[in-house]
Amino acid sequence: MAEAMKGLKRTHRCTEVSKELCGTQVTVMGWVQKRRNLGSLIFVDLRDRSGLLQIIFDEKDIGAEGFDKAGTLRSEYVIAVVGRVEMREGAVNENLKTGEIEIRATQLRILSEAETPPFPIEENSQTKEELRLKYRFLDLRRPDIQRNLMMRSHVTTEVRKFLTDEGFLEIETPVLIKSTPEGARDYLVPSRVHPGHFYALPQSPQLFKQLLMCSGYDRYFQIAKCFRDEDLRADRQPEFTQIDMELSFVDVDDVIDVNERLLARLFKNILGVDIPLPIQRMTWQEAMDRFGSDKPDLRFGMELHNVSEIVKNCGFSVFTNALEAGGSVRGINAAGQGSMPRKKIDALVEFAKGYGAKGLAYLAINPDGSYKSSFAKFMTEEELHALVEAMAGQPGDLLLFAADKNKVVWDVLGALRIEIAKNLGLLKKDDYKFLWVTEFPLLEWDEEEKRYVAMHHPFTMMMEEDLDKLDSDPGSVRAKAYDIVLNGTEIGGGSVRIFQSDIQSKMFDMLGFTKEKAQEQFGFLLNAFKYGVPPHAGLAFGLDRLVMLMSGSDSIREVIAFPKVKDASDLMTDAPSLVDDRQLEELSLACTKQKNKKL
RNA sequence: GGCCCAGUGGCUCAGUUGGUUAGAGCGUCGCCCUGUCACGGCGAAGGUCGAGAGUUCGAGUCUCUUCUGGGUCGCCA
Repeated sequence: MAEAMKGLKRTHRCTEVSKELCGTQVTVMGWVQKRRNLGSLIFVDLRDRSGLLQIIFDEKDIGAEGFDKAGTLRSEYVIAVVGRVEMREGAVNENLKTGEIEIRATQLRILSEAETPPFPIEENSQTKEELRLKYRFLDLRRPDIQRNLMMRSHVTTEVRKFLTDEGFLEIETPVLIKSTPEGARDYLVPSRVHPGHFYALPQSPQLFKQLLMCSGYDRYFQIAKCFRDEDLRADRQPEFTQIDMELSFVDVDDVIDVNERLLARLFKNILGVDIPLPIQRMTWQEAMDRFGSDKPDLRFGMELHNVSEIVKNCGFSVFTNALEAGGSVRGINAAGQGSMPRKKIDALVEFAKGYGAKGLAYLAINPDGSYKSSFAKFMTEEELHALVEAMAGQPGDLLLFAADKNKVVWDVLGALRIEIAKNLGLLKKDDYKFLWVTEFPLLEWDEEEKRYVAMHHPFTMMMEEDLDKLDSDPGSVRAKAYDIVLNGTEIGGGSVRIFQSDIQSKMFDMLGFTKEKAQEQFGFLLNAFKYGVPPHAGLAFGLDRLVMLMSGSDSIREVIAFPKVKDASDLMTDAPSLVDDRQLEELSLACTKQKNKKL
């Protein structure tokens, strides 16, 4: 029977009780983690978000009635205990922060009974995620998730302190906004008052923060919920949180400076890790050439080598055909992996095919210096030697080559290098390697739509020195865009924005917007630009990804209280769900009711 | 939309070339136990093997379909 808390006030969280309090009376409240009943002595581990504390129930102290009550305690009961803090008579538990002490109970109240939970409430849960997410309210009791969410709170607190100190203002922007079909799919919200009209949920506060700059707010930030109706991944949820900011009268270096100091502060104050500043920078071109990725993992080497020149006249048609088609031949050296069994190499070939490669050429250098290769018979000894030399191949190494269009070669080798490093255990979670990737291409050719699309977004400023190439060679124009990368994960990105109306119009032009369409979709921004706009730039961090990496989690679901699963549904609430016909009617939506997905 | 992995008591798993009544550990329940902390001892309950169809004398095991969850490619301005 549940009892009231009346008259009792919690004096400490479990691990706030220390041996300095010995002899004093405390009142603690929490969940029963574990009960050990020895007959006429009962031990209970009491849990709250601070940790565990042992309670001892002895009839001498608590009386017969209280002792009987203690005998009914089960896991996850919520109890209040009044008792004396004592040093333990028995052995010290070195695994507990409170392992030297215990509470000798003089009063017990059962505030709530509990059914046996469907899975153990414990650290490093082995339970299937499906079940954990269905009972997320229980999963959230587990210490590792609690630590993650506490760290997340700590991060946002530090962010607010730091940015406030730096003169930023926290300003909220709307969640019901105008849909802009460029980019990711919008979540749409029907309007009751305007039949057939829809709001969109923001993919980011982009336009509003630019308008705030127009309005003179100078330095803005927001811990902003963002929504994208795209497929999920381990590091992607349909709703996620950005640390979003925008600054006026700044250029690339100013944004980078304040943000790397922010990162250094977060890692110092929260993890005790020193990040040497300034953080390394690399252009997009260099990142692609050296790592085959615009978010290189710098915790290990295995860089790409372009061997197109070496093999351009060789007899291996796979190589030469790729070059004639305008592509390249590049390789990575998996040092020391020359004895990799054929089966594993085949697995790597299959892996490469998943990234669009038609195949993967390999050359293993035997310890005696001889070669074992998938393409040796197509090349002369001299050609092979030259290739190995270009790859800095040593006896015992494994060389892997991809030949295709540049994009495919980069994708394949970039992914392969991570895969091999993963297999070799080269990726240490507490090794933090930051990198700024700069000078992204402004535009990207979209094969399907047969037009250029913005790589970042249509408000990104191009580098001044490339302005004249905008007409002649749009694909080569570099943007004043930058990403911050940590251990191969993009944790943030931003750009200097266009603030001149003529350049913005030109940009819309490039992207295939008619004047009317640009006006219809972004008229308010173009309009604002007419009335005096400061040069401005900004950046947004993915808070979930940042905390995921800081906490050593494998998925952002581990740092989000109530995440969604792969098909964007919520296993606990069963959202999304069907709604009443009446609701649909009110919204002027047709009732195309489908069979309930759960039936 | 494609590819890959997993699904067996509450939880985590084992289950041989298809072959009697599907096992284990933990948990749960009952009794005993004064220094436990992975408490211990004795005993007990608990299973449509994700679902459906097929092959077979016989299916947890083989085939097909499907559901659920995970990873990934496409997608994510």
